[in-house]
Amino acid sequence: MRFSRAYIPTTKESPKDAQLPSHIYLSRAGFVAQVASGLYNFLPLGKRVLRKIENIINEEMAVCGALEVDLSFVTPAELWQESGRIEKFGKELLRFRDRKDNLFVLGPTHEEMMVSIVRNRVTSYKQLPLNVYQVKTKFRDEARPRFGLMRAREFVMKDGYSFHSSTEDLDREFDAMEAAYKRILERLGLEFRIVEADSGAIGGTGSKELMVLADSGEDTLAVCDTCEYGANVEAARRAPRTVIPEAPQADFARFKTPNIKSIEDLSNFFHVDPYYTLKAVVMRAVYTEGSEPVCFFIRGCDELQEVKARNSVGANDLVDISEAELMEIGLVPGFIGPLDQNKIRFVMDNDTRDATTMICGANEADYHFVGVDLNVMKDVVFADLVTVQAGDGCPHCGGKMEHTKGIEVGHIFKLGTVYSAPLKAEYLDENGRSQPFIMGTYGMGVSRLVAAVIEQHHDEKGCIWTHATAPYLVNVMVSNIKEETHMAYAEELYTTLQSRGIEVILDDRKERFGFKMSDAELIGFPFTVIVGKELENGLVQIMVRSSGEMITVDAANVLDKIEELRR
RNA sequence: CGGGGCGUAGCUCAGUCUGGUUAGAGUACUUGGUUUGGGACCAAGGGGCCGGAGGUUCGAGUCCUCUCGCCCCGACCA
Repeated sequence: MRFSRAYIPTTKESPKDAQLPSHIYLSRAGFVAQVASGLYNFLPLGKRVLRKIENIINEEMAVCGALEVDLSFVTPAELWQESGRIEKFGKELLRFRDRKDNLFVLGPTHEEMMVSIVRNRVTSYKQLPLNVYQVKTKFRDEARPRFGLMRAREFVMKDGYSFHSSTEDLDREFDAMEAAYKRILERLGLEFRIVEADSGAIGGTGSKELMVLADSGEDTLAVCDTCEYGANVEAARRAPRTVIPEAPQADFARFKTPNIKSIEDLSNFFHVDPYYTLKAVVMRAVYTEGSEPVCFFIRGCDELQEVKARNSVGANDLVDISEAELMEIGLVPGFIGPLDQNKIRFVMDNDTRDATTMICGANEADYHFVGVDLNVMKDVVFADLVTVQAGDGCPHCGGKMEHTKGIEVGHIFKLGTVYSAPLKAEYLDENGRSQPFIMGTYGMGVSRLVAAVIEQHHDEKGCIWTHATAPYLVNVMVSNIKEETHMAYAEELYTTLQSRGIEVILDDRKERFGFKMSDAELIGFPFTVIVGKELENGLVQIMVRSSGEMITVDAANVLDKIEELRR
């Protein structure tokens, strides 16, 4: 491609709406342009990157024997009513009616459609397993789209679905998909972690997220500094404590603690490590029908993890509760404890099991109990409720956990029969009995990956594309196109590179050196060959975008050098 | 959906508080000239329903009401 004939509208200034590096540079460098909130046009460069990622996905899916399909973007609402997700998705499902007044939705994901193309067609265990996928536009009418391509309403996603006749076979496929996804991200040149995730309301037995590591990531991850273990902080586990603070000496007693409400005050008041205090967090648990206040007890040194807390009571949501509501129930904020009270449903964190010499609220203003042995309580519900913190022990290897930020670019799930059962997607097993498909689902955010590459690879000058994602690997830049020998050399190099199958753009624009260099850096081609005044000495330079290095090479050896650098 | 902010040239913004000829700058664009290794310089141009509707006023980019759009924080995000 000749730059003079390309459409690459770069700008010196960033759009005022852009905040994230990926949004700023992808806009400034002319890869994408915003249309409306959460809607983007992909310009020629952006489209090239998108297709490159798509191609790599297709290649790796082919290796796994997954079959590509293309399902209708507009889907009949009946399918969604059948699965019950039309209510669940709520306003995120964009609905509309056709001329005959039939209700349709724009597909936000395609479980229903995919099940519908398989059911009644795949009818025997002999036809299983089956793995079908598509790379397709999705639409979710997000309440608040943001961060450019990272959370757009319309986006491109690879969504795959596998169908099995046994959980063992699902496990095999799940592992194969995990390996394939890993290869895809490696080929894209991204630094990532595969982490355990919360399965959420959708259930299922296994769920892993693929996280591209970047400071701007929306998800917080707890990862081990030694082994491979990592998890979304919503689902992260930790090893039992090995370092236990010295226990306070106290017999059981009711102790006056005037206006001592916070864990910090309590810890200071008694000169006791917060480990030996009991923190009470009361929230209103909202269920499909009705709601109730629930109290979660955790050690004072820990933090409540809301997703875990929500799962522990099977609630759809947890919302804050006011002090007034607490008083109504008969609880005194700041002095809530688990002993001698049946005013509220409560759940205790696993780490409080068998806890002794604890300090907890006495359910009376200005009083706490000290020297509490929690074993005195009967029929207590325990669950994992706490947030894994930096420095906690890894549950697998004893390494230290640390926090990092990640961009979720993939999510793989063992669905089981969550969809196949209600949608009556069944096959006949060896015994001639009807069974629902055992399913897995594998998603990957293709347009989000475009942004993720830049979030992880940019500097103050612009984009730094990895070799596999670059719109063109090499930019041949002619410093001054009026120099005929320079142009002639560049033209020849351009042709040669093309014939070698290297994607190349020739910057033949009638612009000055500095202008073109800035563009090259902003757009982020991995290599820019600078054809300029050094050519008189038989030399050209190669600017390596990732390092900023300027390599002077013999004009006759550019090809070899490029081949060497790209490896 | 709650809270906050912003809509003026393709883009980034001034002007709005305190109403008053023909609405500005930078950049981008067109033409000519000079330049040519880090976003050049000179000159001449084109480009605006001041987001939209209604109102107040002799007069509205500016004040009032309504509305639409976009961004940020939060809620939300199978």
